[in-house]
Amino acid sequence: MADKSAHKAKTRARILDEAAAAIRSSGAQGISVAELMKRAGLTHGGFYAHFSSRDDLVAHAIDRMFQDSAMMVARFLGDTPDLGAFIDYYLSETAYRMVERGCPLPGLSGEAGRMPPAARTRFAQGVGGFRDGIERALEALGKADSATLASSVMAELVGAMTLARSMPDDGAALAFLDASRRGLRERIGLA
Amino acid sequence: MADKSAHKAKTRARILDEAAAAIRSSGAQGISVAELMKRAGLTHGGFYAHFSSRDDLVAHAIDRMFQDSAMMVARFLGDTPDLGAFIDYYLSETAYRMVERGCPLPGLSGEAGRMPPAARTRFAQGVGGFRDGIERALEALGKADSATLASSVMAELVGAMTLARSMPDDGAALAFLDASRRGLRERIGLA
DNA sequence: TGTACATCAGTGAACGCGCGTTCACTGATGTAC
DNA sequence: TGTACATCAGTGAACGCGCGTTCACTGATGTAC
Repeated sequence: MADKSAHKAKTRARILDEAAAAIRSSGAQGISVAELMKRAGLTHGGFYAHFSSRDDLVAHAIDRMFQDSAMMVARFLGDTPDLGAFIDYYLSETAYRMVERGCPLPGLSGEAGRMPPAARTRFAQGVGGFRDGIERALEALGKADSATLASSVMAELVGAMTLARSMPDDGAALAFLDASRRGLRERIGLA
Repeated sequence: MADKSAHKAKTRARILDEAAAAIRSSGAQGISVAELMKRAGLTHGGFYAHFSSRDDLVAHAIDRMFQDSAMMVARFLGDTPDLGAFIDYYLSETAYRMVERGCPLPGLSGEAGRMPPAARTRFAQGVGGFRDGIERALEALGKADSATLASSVMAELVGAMTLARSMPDDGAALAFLDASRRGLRERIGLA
């Protein structure tokens, strides 16, 4: 019994991981139940043993993405925050190419407003956590009005990666990321 | 003959306008040919007298959006550029609410990378035009390295509106926009 | 000017297809005695 | 320990539906004489 339910939980986690990856690269509208189950090595009929509907899956997958995202934020902005390193990493070529496993904000913010309510709420929580991490790092640097500055910094980070990924030319995209990397470091006083 | 083809051109323009509005608020994947034709007051079968395929329509609709966008940019950043007014307008509550007629970048940048090639190319041209407008305004202000700064400013403008529109709470969204408005004005020296 | 014909924008039924979801079933695994 | 039974994760065929696209047709409009 214990083995069986542990097995089921592992399968569910595998489906969620695949969904999180697929949604990050194709959008929440861009994945189908059948395709997703195939990626997880299963047939589509079994899907409803794990989730009550496609919308239910999307909401949980958003959660999953922000768990990964929160770990990334914590790694750079945890107990001894290093905002400069965070900015460099967030806007790096590595992050630019890591669409399937990277931060969900650049790919999904634009369609968040059209997501089912449950997914949208979880999305907002994820955005809040991200912003808070930056705010704490700015406080540690002794910045005045760190709440306002954190929003502004977050807007540029997400906007830069979103626009970079929209560009058909990698060179232009990387130059664009570098412009924001330098702009951010300079205005925070990390240049 | 002349009357007939003028009528056809007007109908095509009406379809494109409806498509541009629908795509801005629902995404390029979020509209159907039948629904769009209904919005334009026609039946779906007539669609193929105007466009060769759905992808063809999307590419032309993207074009249309950026024509509107370029007019907005020109209004603020044309012969006598006023970057402060442009920033205030771009991040205003009016712009926040004007999803169907506003700038296509916040809603569509995230999915631009998944668009059909023709649409993606036109998207990139639109992004370039937007960036150039900001760069010219920064040059007029006598800013050094205006090309880099223009990219950075654009990233924050688009990122701020994208994230604001993702938020379920209007108050939080407007506060977020205001944070970037102030952040941008300050770092350009327009405070 | 009046009539007969040609054009073609738009109609609406039909197509094949993939979608989300349902359901009867299978067969491996855990439990009871 | 061995056997008979219960459970249930996963299978795969089937459903109704909306999609993009096609096509034979209509009827208003422009052209020719």
